Amino acid sequence: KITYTILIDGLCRGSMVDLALGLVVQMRHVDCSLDIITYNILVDGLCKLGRVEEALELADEMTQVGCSWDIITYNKLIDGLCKVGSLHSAFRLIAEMRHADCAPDIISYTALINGLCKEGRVHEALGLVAKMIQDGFSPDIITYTILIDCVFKVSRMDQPLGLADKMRQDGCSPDIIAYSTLIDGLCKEDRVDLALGLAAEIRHADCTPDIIMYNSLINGICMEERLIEAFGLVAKAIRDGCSPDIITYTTLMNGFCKAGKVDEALGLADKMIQDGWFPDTVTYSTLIGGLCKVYRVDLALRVLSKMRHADCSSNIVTYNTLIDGLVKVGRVDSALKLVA
RNA sequence: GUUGGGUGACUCU
Repeated sequence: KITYTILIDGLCRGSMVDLALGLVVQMRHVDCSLDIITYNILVDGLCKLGRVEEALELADEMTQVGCSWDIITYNKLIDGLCKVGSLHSAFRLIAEMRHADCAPDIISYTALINGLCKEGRVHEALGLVAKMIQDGFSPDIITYTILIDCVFKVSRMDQPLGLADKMRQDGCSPDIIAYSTLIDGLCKEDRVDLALGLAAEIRHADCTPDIIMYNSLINGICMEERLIEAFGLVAKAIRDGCSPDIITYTTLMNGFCKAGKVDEALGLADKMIQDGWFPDTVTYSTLIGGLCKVYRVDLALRVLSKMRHADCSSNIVTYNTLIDGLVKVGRVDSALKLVA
């Protein structure tokens, strides 16, 4: 049973939930019943893919077979519901927990606080933090990071730096995620140099920089069109043991595109492929946008078909970008063809 | 053996 569970967990982590569900069928054939851990893993896997309805069905099945939900089941469903925007149902589950003798813990609260924050409902989020404290749970580094991220995204002021100080006073020393959140927020407020200063500080704070932190800095510096410095940061990241990833490449391409230097962006796309990366939907859309920006819509259309040949799916943004570009050069007919 | 936080593309801001 544990072997199956470990396999199922591995499949779920690799977003292969359907294969995992196949294993469940197999388990049933060999008369191996699912236990709560297996159920929780499957619920988690489904939620991660946004398939919350199916997760809820599975959770119902649990109840039917006499396997009652534990706090992990509840927390996972609460988080999953929040992530698809069903905060109402998530709050209902919290209420249900109290009746089911399974009191919400810091993870339950934090999942909801995150949900509220992601919808921009800062005041309600802060209210829930207060409630959580009343309930005996002090905000931890994760709670603080969520709030810092949220306050940056909503108000774009100095408040997040104050929150960071408060976090330290509370005995939470910032980790790499907290630092990156601050760094990203500062970059998006056009305070890249302050962000760079903070990044220099993390070595003294016992944190190991990662590629996400560098990607934020690279994006910030690209948005200021400091492209040479952006490459300096890539070199620095590599020296720090952080390998550039698909987001690093796309961020740099976007920097070139925004600066109207789409040929350099296309060159980077080639380099990226040479380095063994597959451009994804965002990468292709970035290039299409860059081409449209300089009115090279025919090449943009060719990138779209290239994307299809590479088995890379397009999405609404890809189309919006192209349609916008086509309309701007007066090719409304081609734009309409895309819609049809 | 299972649960909460940070990075890239369009439009608006």
